[in-house]
Amino acid sequence: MREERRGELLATAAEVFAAQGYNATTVRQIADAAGMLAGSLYYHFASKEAMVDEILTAFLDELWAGYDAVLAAGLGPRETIEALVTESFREIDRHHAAVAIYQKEARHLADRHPRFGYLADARRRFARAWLGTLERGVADGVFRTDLDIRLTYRFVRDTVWVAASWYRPGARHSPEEIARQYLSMVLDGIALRD
Amino acid sequence: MREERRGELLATAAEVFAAQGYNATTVRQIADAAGMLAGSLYYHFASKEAMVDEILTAFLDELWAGYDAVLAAGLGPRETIEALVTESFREIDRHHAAVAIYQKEARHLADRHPRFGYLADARRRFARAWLGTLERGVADGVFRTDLDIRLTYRFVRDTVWVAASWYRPGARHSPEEIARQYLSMVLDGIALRD
Amino acid sequence: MREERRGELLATAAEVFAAQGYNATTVRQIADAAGMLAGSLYYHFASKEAMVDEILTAFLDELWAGYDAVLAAGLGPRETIEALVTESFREIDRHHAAVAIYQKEARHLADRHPRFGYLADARRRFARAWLGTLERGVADGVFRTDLDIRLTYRFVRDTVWVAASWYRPGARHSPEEIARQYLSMVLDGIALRD
Amino acid sequence: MREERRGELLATAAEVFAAQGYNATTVRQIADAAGMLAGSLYYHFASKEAMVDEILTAFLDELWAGYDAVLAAGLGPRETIEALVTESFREIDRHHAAVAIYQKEARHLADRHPRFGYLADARRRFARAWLGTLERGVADGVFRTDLDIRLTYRFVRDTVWVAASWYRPGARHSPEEIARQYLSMVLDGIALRD
DNA sequence: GATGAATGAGGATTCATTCAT
DNA sequence: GATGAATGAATCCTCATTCAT
Repeated sequence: MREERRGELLATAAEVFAAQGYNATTVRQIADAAGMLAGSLYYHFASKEAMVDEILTAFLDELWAGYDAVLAAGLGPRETIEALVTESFREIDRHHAAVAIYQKEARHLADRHPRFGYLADARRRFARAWLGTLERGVADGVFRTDLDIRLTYRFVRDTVWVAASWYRPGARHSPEEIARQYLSMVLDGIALRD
Repeated sequence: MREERRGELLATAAEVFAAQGYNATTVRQIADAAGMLAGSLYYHFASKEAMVDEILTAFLDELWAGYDAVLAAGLGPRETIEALVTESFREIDRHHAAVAIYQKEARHLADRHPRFGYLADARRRFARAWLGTLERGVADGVFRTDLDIRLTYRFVRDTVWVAASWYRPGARHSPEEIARQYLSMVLDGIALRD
Repeated sequence: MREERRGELLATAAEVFAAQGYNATTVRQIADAAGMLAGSLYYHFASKEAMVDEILTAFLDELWAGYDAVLAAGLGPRETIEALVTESFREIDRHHAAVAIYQKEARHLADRHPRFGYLADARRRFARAWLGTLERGVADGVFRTDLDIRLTYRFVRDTVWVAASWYRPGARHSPEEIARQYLSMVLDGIALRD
Repeated sequence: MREERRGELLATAAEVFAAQGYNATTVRQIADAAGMLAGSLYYHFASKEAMVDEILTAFLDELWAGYDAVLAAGLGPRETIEALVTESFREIDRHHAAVAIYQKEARHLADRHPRFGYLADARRRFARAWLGTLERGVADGVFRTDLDIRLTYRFVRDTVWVAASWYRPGARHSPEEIARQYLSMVLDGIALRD
């Protein structure tokens, strides 16, 4: 069916984009990886840009579905952070190529074409979700009060998402296990308590 | 003097590379930013590749000078980590463009041309410095023993370097202050102790 | 019936060719206008070229049938010109798309492929019909003698055919009425004064 | 000098566009005719579109300079028509390629890109200049009253401009001589008989 | 008769690089 | 040291055409 083929092609394209970077990837490389000629891709997609667009949109849609479920669950701040981190690692597991692309190219794409305006929106929505939870946690006395909250936000956010650059699905640890260890480090630190 | 001009041009180039990505930056954009024509750059540099090369080499040379001094100082594991992190934020402050380029392009460049083999070396040398210290700390009972050490390494490493993507010199916090807060989070976590 | 479908498709194609130009028209645009997919057209026609070919051939065949009848009628030069002009406007009315295509593309197509040699033939045959009649009129003292006859020929010819570029069937004036007015302008100019 | 080279290249491009049509002309053909490689043209011009744009703009600017001088001269309707026609043939003589391009491509270009909006403007301005003069002539009793004035307008306009499709500079007749004969044909047709 | 998917030959455009002046 | 002009390879994309189903 049409949709299946598109999906396969997008998965292939995402892999190549993630490995080489969007700009450095040629349409021909994608086509080679898909076993067709470069021109043939244009039967399925309007442009190279349309391909990343679809890849990123699909990923963000799924991500927000997960995040929204967490945020709507009425958990405490610490539990919310735990759930968001776990959900994030699950997304990295399922969409690792899309996540890597998002990490490397989002800024560049966003200020290159209005079509990618939703990437800037996503950035803002992220900030609201994480920052809001952190602030709530500080107010509730669950998180430390002596830290710059924006620094903390960036620390937590980047720490999680950067993992997409080295994580490969099927690796030693499951996403849940990685999430558990990351959370342990972020929440309690790596220094041994006395 | 000849050397000064080169230095200015490299600083300009680094800024543009960092802002737009190496591939997406055209030689003409660099020339524009430097107030000359594209062809004129070739009086100073052999190629676009030679420019990134010099930028990254200069940065890494300085970085290793700092790291080596720390590693040779005979500090304990925790103090070594603290010193490496502080040194890293100082480099981000002084060479933020070069650091950003290194973060975004190192893998890609290393794959692409043997000339950039030293980037892969640097990666390995990093791993040795950080991982070694962490292992020493675990052995000494300074760091937790219940964590996957490679995960911890990546966590600490990424946590620091990713900052280059948003850090701008002259910002609210000094590099030392940022280092202090990061270390506090990494070592002790963000959760409030009871 | 097979022939009817072909005819409809050709009419559609002619409309699109006339509106956008032969080169600028894609097979897909024709197919869209006909409510089918691009590939499906190839069941009916061998190629895009074959389509224009058939469109132009059909038009020219009909045109020559009309012209030949006029030329065989043994009219005087003035009456022959009147009849040719009237016949021409009738063709513009019935085949306005084909006429527009002929006007815009004939030279280009004739240069490009021997298959369109008949377009150059048509040009020569036109010249013979009109020029011959004009020369006869000059000799008979019906038309002015002080004009360059080739210039006159082009004037009359262009004057008529260029109308295809703006004429739309079903407009205010019937083709006969337009012919009458055009003839009035043209003839009272080139006709010898008393 | 820079401007001279551009001018030469534009003249070359205009010739090729006129001969083959804008769409059917490849950038390589222009480059071949100019004795350079296709890519080299882009040092001088931003795009193929920019080339036609400049060609048409230069032509129209000159044309309107001539027309405006005529229209401002305060001549009677008949003399105005004579002057406009003569001016037009002079433009055809000097810019025959640009005129041919304008004739064949104006409509197509105008509704393809807003950049060519000035072509539609030109069309309207033409209509005002010619139609206005004709109406004045009808009112003054200089031109016939029994003709559809819009038909007359198209007749005069097309009759003149279509000449660009066959006129080659340096031909048997000077532009002034052609204008004289055309006017003789046209005027003695539409002028009121005594 | 028609569809969906692909082919493959261009075509416009970009850009690092060269080099005479 | 810098400029202007050009090169040529690579890139994205278009489109007529084919063909199995």
